[in-house]
Amino acid sequence: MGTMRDAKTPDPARRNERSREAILNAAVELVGEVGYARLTVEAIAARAGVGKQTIYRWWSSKGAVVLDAFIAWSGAGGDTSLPDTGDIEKDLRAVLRATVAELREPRFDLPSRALTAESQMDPELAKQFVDAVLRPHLEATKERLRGAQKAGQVAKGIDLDVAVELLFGPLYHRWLLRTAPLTEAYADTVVDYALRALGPSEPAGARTPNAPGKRAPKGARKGGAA
Amino acid sequence: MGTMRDAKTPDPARRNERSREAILNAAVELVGEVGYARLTVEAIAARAGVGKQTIYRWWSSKGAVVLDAFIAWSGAGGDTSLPDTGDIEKDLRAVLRATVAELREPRFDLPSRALTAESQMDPELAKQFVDAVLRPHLEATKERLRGAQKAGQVAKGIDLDVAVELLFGPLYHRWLLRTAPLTEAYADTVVDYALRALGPSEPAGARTPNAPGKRAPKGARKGGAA
Amino acid sequence: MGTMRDAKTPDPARRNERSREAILNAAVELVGEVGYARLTVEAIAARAGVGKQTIYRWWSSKGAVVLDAFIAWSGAGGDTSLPDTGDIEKDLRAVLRATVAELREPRFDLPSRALTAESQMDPELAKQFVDAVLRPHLEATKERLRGAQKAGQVAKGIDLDVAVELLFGPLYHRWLLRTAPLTEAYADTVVDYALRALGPSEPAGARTPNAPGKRAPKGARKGGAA
Amino acid sequence: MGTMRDAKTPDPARRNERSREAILNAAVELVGEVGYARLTVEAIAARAGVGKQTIYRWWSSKGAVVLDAFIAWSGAGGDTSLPDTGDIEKDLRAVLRATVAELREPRFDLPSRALTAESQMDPELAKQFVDAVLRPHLEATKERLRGAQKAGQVAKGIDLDVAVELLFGPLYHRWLLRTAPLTEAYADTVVDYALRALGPSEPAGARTPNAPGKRAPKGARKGGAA
DNA sequence: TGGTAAACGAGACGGTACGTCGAGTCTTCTT
DNA sequence: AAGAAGACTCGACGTACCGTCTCGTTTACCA
Repeated sequence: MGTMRDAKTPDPARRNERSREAILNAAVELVGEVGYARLTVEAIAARAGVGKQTIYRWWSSKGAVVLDAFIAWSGAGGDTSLPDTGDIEKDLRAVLRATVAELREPRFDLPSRALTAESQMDPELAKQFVDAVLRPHLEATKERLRGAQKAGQVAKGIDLDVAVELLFGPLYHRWLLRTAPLTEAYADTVVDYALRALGPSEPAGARTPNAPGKRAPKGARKGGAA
Repeated sequence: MGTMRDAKTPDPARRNERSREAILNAAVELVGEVGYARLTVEAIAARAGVGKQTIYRWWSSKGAVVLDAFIAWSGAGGDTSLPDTGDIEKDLRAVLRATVAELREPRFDLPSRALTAESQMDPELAKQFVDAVLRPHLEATKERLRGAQKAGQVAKGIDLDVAVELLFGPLYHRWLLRTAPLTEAYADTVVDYALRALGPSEPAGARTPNAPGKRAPKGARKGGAA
Repeated sequence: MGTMRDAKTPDPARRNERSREAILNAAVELVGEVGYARLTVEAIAARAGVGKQTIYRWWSSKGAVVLDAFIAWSGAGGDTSLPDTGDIEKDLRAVLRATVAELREPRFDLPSRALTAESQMDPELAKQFVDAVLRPHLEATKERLRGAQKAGQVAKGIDLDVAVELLFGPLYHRWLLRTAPLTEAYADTVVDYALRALGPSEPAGARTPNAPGKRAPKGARKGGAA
Repeated sequence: MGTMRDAKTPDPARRNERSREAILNAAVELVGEVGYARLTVEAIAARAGVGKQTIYRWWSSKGAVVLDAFIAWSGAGGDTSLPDTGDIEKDLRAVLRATVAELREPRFDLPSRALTAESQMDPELAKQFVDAVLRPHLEATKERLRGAQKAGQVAKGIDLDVAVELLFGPLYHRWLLRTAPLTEAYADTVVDYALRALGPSEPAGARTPNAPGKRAPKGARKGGAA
């Protein structure tokens, strides 16, 4: 009766913060050392100097620990909003370049791949992963695009969810499948192409592909899609 | 010296074709029944009426078996070239719609996800998976785009690798991350947006988004990005 | 330094007594059912309702389990000392007859043979087997012989270790090699012959072999060495 | 009908003698190198440059191969009869000392132990082993004892089978159980004690144990039963 | 401020699957 | 027809981790 909790649910108030941190640190370290597949709960517990039960008490699976560890380590939850310089192309380039930079960083790349992979087999983890890690970035980009739409830099009828996917989809595809290297120039090219699709109609002659101009800087043209 | 093989390598000529087929069939069935994560080599062997060693003799891992099974089952190796009706939009819609249809088919969806996931942890498997399953489709699309480029339907300077990613990247992103449902209308929208990016410049007034016309049929407009 | 144990050694205090007993019982049962050669650790674990690891944690081999099971079952560790009626021949007959009786009992015979055989291949097991099972009996017999020596029933200079072997060696030989059946009469004969070797010198005419008397009762004379 | 052999029985006439020898040699070598327990049919076949089937065609088990190999190697089948110098003690000492020497020779000790052990689990092998290897020696000894009996060196009523066991049993016991080292002095002691049991009665005073004389030489007295 | 209940470290437990080994059988090709 | 070679099915091996379950031992609240 009353506020009696389920007997099995642990009391977060009594949780040992020290253990929590040790577990998360151990998880991050071990993913880096042996990869996700060879990572074991037992090894995390041993490295953290913690009983296995303490892990199972607070997390439901190896994936959940790694997700938390990744979130804690990557400082997720901070401000994900894009800069708004008034120039949508410039701002998108900044965000796609930053994304490429992250994906090239092993500390980021490895757990991200692992979590993406694990998400294919664990819908609950997938939801948490997308909501905690990816959605904020996608939403921030969408928000910036909405601003551009109001400013007339993006056509009115555009579906902004698809617009976001037009930007991140190609990166994601190339990253996961390793079909070609991820470079900043590639990020620029994707922004360039995407904005052609999203932008409003233009005066005749203004949209000649490859015409010199800020939309198609040399770097993007040349090495863009190596 | 000469053609001497490693003493440990089994001789493919003496391979039992019956066992090979039974293993592949068992693998396909079991992935469908219990999913990839709960799939075990032991279960495959049991179902196939085969010794475990026979699996380990010819495949290096569970993933390798599933890949082979998937290739055999999906009839990969067939003709992957796109139709060429002369209308690039129509042809791309056909291929993206077909892709969406496949991804919605559990028999295709499940092993594809599993192999994509497993590829993140096994570079060798990744290579084989991409080369055997994905590359042919991407290359075929690229080839069709090259034709369109010659026909003036796609701008001259476009990087066709990026173009292909502009088409498949969004689908792939949505499929793997399950951020929104994959529909035919979505496929149409992606084709529509992508072609705006890839197409040659047009006379003023001709490129108003959402203007009625084959590029933006009602279906695509409405449900495109649910 | 000090009492620190090897990190890998399990803590006997935390051992599950129930599991230990179940394993030992299963081992005894199974040796009886399928014999030692066809006995498997897996079967013991299954029969005992126990994980294989629990067996490997506490025993080093199949042989070690069977030895423990045999010791537990045969109630080894009890009092092995011989009766001392003052008549050495009577006492030795009792013990050799009892030995023959045991060796004819399948529950005793089978594991004994198995452990003897296994001991030939595993010196550590051999040591434990001899110390735990055989030595007590040999020592007890030796002790009784020492008493007889003091009482003048056994000659002074006799090496009692050899004396013991003179008694048990023939039984053991016949038992292991199955060259002839093991009978009580045989046991009596062996005692008779051995005591002739061990006894003090006697008055002339007193030691005619086959002379009627307690040393050579009819039974022993006739079927003794069939 | 008629003389048609069972289809499965191979024709000894067509047997490849070269292979037979190679197998036997390989078996002897390998028992010496890795011991019987770790000896495998596969290894024998590989070492002999022979197909496994060729082994299974002609022998029923690993033990059977080793038995044949041992017989061939030890030159069994030769003359096993004892010398007859007229002095039974001298002759028995020679044979027991020779036995001790053999048992101390690893080439003899290892396969003998293995075959004895294996015999506990394989009655068919046991029979062959005893008949081919042991029986001849035991019979030869028995024969010599029969001679001694006729010569009055052994009492009339003695059961010669038991007599033989009185001689070899102690050696066998000590050898298999490794309760004490096997030495020549020990062999002498056993002969000494056994002959006291077997010999005819003697004039009073003649049989004082430890009395100086050929029956109890210093060596035997001292180290006999270390 | 001492009692008590929770979380904790440790690690044994019943299990499942691993990847390997060898047994004995079954081709297939060679001598 | 027997043999060399070796792939096959089968069963067990001993190991690694899983997730659960005791064990004492802190630790933090509250009586």
